[in-house]
Amino acid sequence: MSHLNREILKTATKPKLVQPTFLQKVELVVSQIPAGKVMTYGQVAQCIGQGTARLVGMALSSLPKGSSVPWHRVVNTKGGISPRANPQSSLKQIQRLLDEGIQFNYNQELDLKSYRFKP
DNA sequence: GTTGTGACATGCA
DNA sequence: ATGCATGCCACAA
Repeated sequence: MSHLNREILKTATKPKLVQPTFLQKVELVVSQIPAGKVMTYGQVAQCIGQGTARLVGMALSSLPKGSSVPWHRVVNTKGGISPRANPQSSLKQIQRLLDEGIQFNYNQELDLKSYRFKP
C-alpha cells in the first residue's frame, strides 16, 4: 500500500471524535430543570463533572438570543441574579422566574432551600 | 502555541 | 454579618 493510500485510510477510518462542547453539556443539564425550580452555576458545573461555576455563566452568556434553553433557571449560590453586562437580561430573568411562581425576598434573592432542583 | 476574558464560589479579615 | 481578593478554565482571537 502506498504512503498516500495509508494517509487517506487514516483519515477515512478514524472518524473525528466530536466530543460535546462544554456549552452543549451545559445546555443539556439546564434543559432538565423544571419550571419553578432553579440550579446554581456551581451545581450545573458539578453535575457536568467539568468546568466551574464561572464557566457555566460564560457558556450561558453565549447562548443565541432565541434559545429554548431555560437559562433563567440558573442563579448564583446566594439565590440571587448575578449582575451582567446587559441589565436587561437580569430583569428578563427575574420576570420569567416570577412568572413561574418563584418568589424573591427583600434582598432580591430566592430561597434555594425550597427552589433548588436536585437531579 | 499563548493570552485575555468573564451570567461564579470561597475564604479570610 | 458583609465586602474583597483570589482561584477557576473553556473558548475565541
